Formats: sequence, structure tokens, C-alpha cells
Amino acid sequence: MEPAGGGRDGAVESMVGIKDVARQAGVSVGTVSNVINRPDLVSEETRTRVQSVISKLGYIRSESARQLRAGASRIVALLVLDMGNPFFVDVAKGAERAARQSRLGVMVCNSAQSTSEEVEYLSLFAEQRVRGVLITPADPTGQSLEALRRQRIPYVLVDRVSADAAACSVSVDDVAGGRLAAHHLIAAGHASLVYVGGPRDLPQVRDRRAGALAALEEAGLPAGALTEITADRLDVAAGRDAGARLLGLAPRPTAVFCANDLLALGVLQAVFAARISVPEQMAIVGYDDIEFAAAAAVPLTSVRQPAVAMGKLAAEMLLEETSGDADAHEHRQVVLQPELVVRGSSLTPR
Amino acid sequence: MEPAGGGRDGAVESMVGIKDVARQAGVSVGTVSNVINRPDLVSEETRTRVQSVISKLGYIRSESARQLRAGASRIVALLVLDMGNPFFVDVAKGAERAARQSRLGVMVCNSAQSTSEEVEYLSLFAEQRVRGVLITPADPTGQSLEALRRQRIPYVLVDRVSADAAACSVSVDDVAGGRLAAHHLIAAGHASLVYVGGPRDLPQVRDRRAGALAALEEAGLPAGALTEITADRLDVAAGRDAGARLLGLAPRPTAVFCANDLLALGVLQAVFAARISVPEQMAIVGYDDIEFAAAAAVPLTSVRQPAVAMGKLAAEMLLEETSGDADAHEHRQVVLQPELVVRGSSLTPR
DNA sequence: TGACGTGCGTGAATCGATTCATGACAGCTG
DNA sequence: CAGCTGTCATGAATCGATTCACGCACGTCA
Repeated sequence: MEPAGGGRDGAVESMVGIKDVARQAGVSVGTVSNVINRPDLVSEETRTRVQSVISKLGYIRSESARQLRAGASRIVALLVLDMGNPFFVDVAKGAERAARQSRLGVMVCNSAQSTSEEVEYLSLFAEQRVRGVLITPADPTGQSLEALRRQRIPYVLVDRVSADAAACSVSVDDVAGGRLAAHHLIAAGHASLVYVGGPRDLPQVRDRRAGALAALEEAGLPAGALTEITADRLDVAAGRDAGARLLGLAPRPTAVFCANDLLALGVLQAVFAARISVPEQMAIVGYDDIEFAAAAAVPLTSVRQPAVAMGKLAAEMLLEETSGDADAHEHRQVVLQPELVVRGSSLTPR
Repeated sequence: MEPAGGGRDGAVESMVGIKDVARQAGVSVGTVSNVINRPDLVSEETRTRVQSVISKLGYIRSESARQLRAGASRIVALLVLDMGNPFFVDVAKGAERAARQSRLGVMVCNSAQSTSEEVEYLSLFAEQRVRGVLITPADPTGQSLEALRRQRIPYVLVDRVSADAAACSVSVDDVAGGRLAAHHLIAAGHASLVYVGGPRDLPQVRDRRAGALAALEEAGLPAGALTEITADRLDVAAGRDAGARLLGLAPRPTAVFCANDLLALGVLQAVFAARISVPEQMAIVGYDDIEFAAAAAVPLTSVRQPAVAMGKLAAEMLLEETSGDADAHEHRQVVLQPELVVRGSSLTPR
């Protein structure tokens, strides 16, 4: 295209490397590297001269080369279950924030709850020699984690507790969250409630239910006071289905606790379509406190998870693990506490 | 460290490289490389032997080294304006899908509409020598794009039209979308309507308004039939504010068209709180058709953008550009068509 | 004056894979 | 048998940065 260096600056030919800088500045490549990485080893004069050449040529150092020597890259991977769920978007925000403070990038990927996609991504991460992985595993057997361990890739579990303490983890106390929600409904005068759950193999779903049962027991109510509806996924459409089933129950329930906000929004929609007023005739509580919970036609009471904090903390723990000696590191299991946010969907009628 | 291959597998010491494979298999490193990259150059026998050593040692090739020679990495960057907007999440899904078919990874990052964050990310991408960048620019001056061009990083604009045709772009015809929405409301009998827009410098906001005006004109209505309310951001909270202002208008509007679904949800919530029934007393149309639009208490009529297709197409165009000769490539401006999805929030009363 | 320390810079080795010119060897032909 | 072709494998050069042992110049002190 362009004849021969006709352009304004020298950027016509491929990429300017450290050697070009060294030549222009009349120093060795080692010195240029020192200017960049250990400026205190270089004399004031040389340093400024090299710096100016760097900016004149628009030199950008190659991460590939740097990481080839260093052994690990400056990228942290985040593998979540569902990018469509605002909860995980918040986790990603937190992780990104923490990573950027160390000038690291975050590669956010979506396993969409599929074990095979998870495996595929993990192998991509291994090839990239990522600094570490933040993961909410989709694979219930734990083989994915086993693979990470074998390949000596540091990882931190997000929204999961590490069963065998073989890694760090950051999670939220789902039993406590379930208890908060159920306790709130019971205190409002409801003597029985419905739990709209999801796939049985999700720890979250089980724990939140366990918390609700605990709250019933504390209130002296029988376990039979909890009716259960099982959705097959944790999204809005599944919530609508669950809502329909809910309305078929007799006597009609007055209080519903959903395993997540997407389900709750679906339920709310079904209930609203049936012209049943919320919260007067039916109280609804969700879980996660996503932005859309507050934005629903009837703002949704929900159990807030510190999602951003969780992502941030997870990333920080990963950085901590990968910066010091690997041997000196002790795995930690951090469990954060959820918080009830009361809104219109569950206010006591009077 | 290790005396002489004493462990179960060799994985105890650091990382197994191509040299280890070569030694074990009794061939040269060049041959191992050929087995991986050009298997047809290697005899059946050697190939299987090397393959088996590879899997026995659990060899994983280093992307850093590979890309050092190749010059570019196997990562595509996606820089969006707002990760919290499900629209961009869908774009990301599409891009990811296309990228994975070529065994590329996507690094999704969030500029949060901040020019400075955008700049920071772009420099990270440059250091990483990413294969290319998919970007919805936050910087209105175009300097970010200028920098990309100077550094010879291929990029594709997403949800924007390239003004000077200096790059590929994939966008949706926002004027047509605005026209669709307004036409729908006019056809339902509304003789005037309100446009809830956002920041003036966003092309989307302007174009959708222009489309609405065009529809008015086509229907023989005066331009004054369009009242405008300007939100300062494009999120739910801003929508609530706009809704409050909307309700203060006299006479009360009967039809509202919002520049995006987040705004529309906010408006819907404000309107609902004021006990005004939708769509009987007020019709509302949004834009983007995010999942939560259908999930609203009154399902939201919205202009659907082919977000997933857009992300997919953008990624494919980028791959096309980066795989062939850069010189042979001709930049294309693809404009997709939006589609009206009619739901409860705007059904004609009778 | 010679020994020594210090401050600054050099240049070669290195990371792990790719690529290509070269060579070894087998099989075929005239 | 010499000459030629084609198939495979080799090993060295290369990508761009980091790192470290070394050397040079200068100053200080005994």
C-alpha cells in the first residue's frame, strides 16, 4: 500500500520493539529494560533520554515476550455460570476492579452451566498460562477443579465453599439468607409459605431452603408449613411456570420465597396477570437483590448478596496467592453475610 | 530438583515443555511442533508416538511462546459501554460464540462509558497484542479509534456506524427502529407522544428520536406532537426520574417511547406507582427487548435489536479481517434491521 | 600507588514454540 | 550404478523482553 516510509511517523513498519528503542537512544536493550522495570538502577540522564525515545517511537512492550520469561500472564480468568444473571455481572465488576489495581486484565467467560464448555474454557486458560482462575464450577463432580490443581493453576471458588479446603473460596451464607427471608415473612404474620426452588444439585438452592426450614422451626411452626415448588432452571421463564403452579395450589398461599430474583420476577408477573395484589394478597421475597428487583412494578423484597464485594475479594485472594510464595499461602474460606432488603412486595398490609 | 523422573508423572517440576516431549519421544522439537501444527508432514508412526507422549506428560503448549513468534495472540477484546445492560451481555454472547469456533478467547471489558477507562483498557489490549478489538466507543472525539489505527490493531465498531469507513462496523438501523415504535403508537390512535431520551451525544438516542419524528411526519402529524424528556443516563433509576417528570405534564400523555428498556422499566414503575393503568391510560414502548422487558409486570412492547447476531457478526468480520491479507480486506458497514415486538404495555385498549 | 567499593551500563543466555534450509534415506528410472 | 524424486526428520535461527555476571570508570582510603 504505502510506498516507503512515507508516513508522518515511523509506525509504518510492523511493530517497534525494545531493540529499536535501544538503538535510537544509543544504549543496550538491557538498559531500556531497566528503565522500564527498575528505573532506580539507571542514571537520571539516561533514563529521561530513553523515556523520550520510548514515547517518540510509541513503543509498547510485548506482553507475550514478557510473560514467556516470567512464566505467567497478567490475565485473570473469571468463569461464571450465567452471564445473563446480573448477579454474576456484579461479581465480574468487583473482580475487574480489584484486578485493575494490579494492572491485570480479567477475562470473563460464561460456562452457561455446561460442563463441556467449562472444560473447554479451562483448557484455553491453561494454554494462556493465566495468572489464576476465579470460578463458580458447573461440573458437580469436581473433575474440573481436579484438573486445575493438577496443572498447578491457582484458583478461587466464587459463591461456593471449597469442600476439601484445597483452595480459597468466597461465598455467602445461604442458610442465613434463607432464614432471613423466611423469618421476615413469618414475622409479618404468615403461618405457612412456599419455597420456589431450582435444580436440586445446586448448593445454593438447597441451603436457602434449609435456612427457611430453620426459621420455621425457630418460630415453632411444623416443617409441613413449607410447600415446595421446583423450577428446572433459575430464570424468569421458569419463574412464570412456577407462578402458574403456585396459583393452582389450594388454599392459595399468602407468602412465597424464591431461590433467586429471576424466579421471583417470573412469579410476580404470573401473580400480577392473575390480578392478585402484591403484597396485600400475596407477599413475595426474592434472592440476590439484582437491580431489576428494585425496578419491578412492585419493588421486590430480596436478600442482598454482596456480589461486587465477593468478586473483589475473590480476585484479591487470588492475587495474594499468586504474588507471594505458593507454599507460604494458606487457603482461606471466607463466608460473607447476606442482608435483607425490604421493599413493597412484602410489606405488612397495615 | 527431581532426581530422575521419580514421580508418578513428570508434573511435579514446573511445566512440561515441547523439549520434554521431544526427548521422551526420541524426536526433535521441530517434529513435535509439526505433529501439533501440520500433522500431514509427519509419518503415521511418529505422529502417534509423539501424540501419546504428549498426553502422557500432559503437555500444554504455551500461548505466550506461540504468539511471540506469530505476532498476535488468540484473544479478541470486547469493550462495551455497560456490562449491566443485558443488551451488551447478549452482544458478548454472540461474540463469544463466533470466537470459540476459531478457538479464540474473548476478553470482555467494561468501559462504563468512561473515556479514561476506555483508554486504559485499550493500552492493556495493545500490550497483549490482542488479535483485534470489538468496541462500542465511549470517547466521542474518536481519539481512541485513532490510537487503535495508529497501532495497527484491527477493530470493528459495534452498535455504531463507522463515520469515515476506516473500519468495519455492525449496527442496527436506529432510525428505522424509532419509526417502528412511533408508527405503532400512532396506529393505535395516539395523536401525540413523549420521547424519553438520554444523553444528547449518543448517536442511538438521536437516531431513535429522528425515526419517531419521521413517523409523525408520515402520519401527517406536526413535529410538535413529540414532547421530549431527557434522562441523564440510560438506566432504570433515570427512567424513574423521567417517569416522575412525565406525570407532571398536562395534559397527561397517553403514549411514551423510551430510548431503551431500562428507561422504560423505570417509567413503567413510576407510572404504576401513580396507579395509572398500562396500557389503558398510558401506552409504553421500550427499545432493545432485553429479557426483563418481557418479564415486567406489564410485559413491555419493545424494539428488538438482534444483539446476539450483532456480536457474532462483528466477531466474524474481525476474524475475516485478521486472517486474510490486511490489504485485501475491504471494510464493510453492516446495518441490521430492528423488529417491533408488541406486548401488553401498548396493546390497543379494545 | 595500589586495593577496593560503588554506580552505571553491557551483552549474552534464556524463556518455549515455529519455521525453514538442509540432509538422510528409500525407491525408481534410464 | 548414477541420478533423480519425494518423504521425513533435523537443528539452528528467530520472535521480544528479562536478568545477571561482568566490566569500566571514577573516587576514596590506607
